Amino acid sequence: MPELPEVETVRVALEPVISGQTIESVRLTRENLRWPLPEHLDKRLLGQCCSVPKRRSKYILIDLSNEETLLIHLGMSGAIRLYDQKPNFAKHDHFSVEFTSGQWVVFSDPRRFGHLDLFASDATCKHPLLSGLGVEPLSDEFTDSVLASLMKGRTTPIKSALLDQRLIAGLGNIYVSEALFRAGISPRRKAGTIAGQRARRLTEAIKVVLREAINAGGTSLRNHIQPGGEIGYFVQDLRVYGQAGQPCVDCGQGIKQIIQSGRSSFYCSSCQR
DNA sequence: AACAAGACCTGCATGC
DNA sequence: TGCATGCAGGTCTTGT
Repeated sequence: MPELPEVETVRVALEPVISGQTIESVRLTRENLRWPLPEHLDKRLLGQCCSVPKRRSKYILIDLSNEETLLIHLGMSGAIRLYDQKPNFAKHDHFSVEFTSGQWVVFSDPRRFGHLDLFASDATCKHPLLSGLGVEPLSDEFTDSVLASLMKGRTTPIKSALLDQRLIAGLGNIYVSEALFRAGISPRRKAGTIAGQRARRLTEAIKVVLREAINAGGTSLRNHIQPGGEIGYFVQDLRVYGQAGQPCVDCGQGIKQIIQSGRSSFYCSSCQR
């Protein structure tokens, strides 16, 4: 499911529910998701007070009162749902937390590509899943000159480079296609040719697409719903993703679908060069 | 070093 | 209706 806007939507929804709240009970129905879960995860969370949830790339980070940090990654199919009382649990509700307020936070993930981890808070920046991540695309550090220098010399297609989390952290398959369309850049273009005006257009397009998607509550295709049950309305604003064969909104020519690095890319070969 | 492919999983749409 | 196939929002690991 989730790229940066969907994860940010989840973080925002969690904030009022868990910030300053104490964990009353934990329901854990598996010992592993993508990888084995931390030992005694459930017991270690009991009685902990949660701080304001943070986001790094597609990871949600929650600092706890015992100086440990809970990391949540939603993988492809993960979702978080909120309830005002104990819910009826479904098949893939692997991890649920009850707060002393009576509210429940439920993590479900049919494909189990997601992950949970718990580690000392002061080791967060050294965590193997976090330490190699690239620049946050919505931060002030992400500028056109930074983008150009990240791409310089790379022969891989720009589509593949934008998906590389070591370069820019948080983009996924939907928003890469959407940003490249808005920037008028072909997903097949060599990454190393992104500089100057193209870098300016692409940097701006990435920021605009991500911000618009966050404001719309993300994109709902299959699994993603906002934690309160609402869908993400950015699905209505997709201009190329999933639109193969449909007319381009700018020129009317059919949107093309190609496979790059094993993943679908959608683009208009007339508007994107 | 850089890049592509394979692997991990389940669910769903499609076609026979 | 049942079954096989292919595809899906991610990313670590392996192979070229």
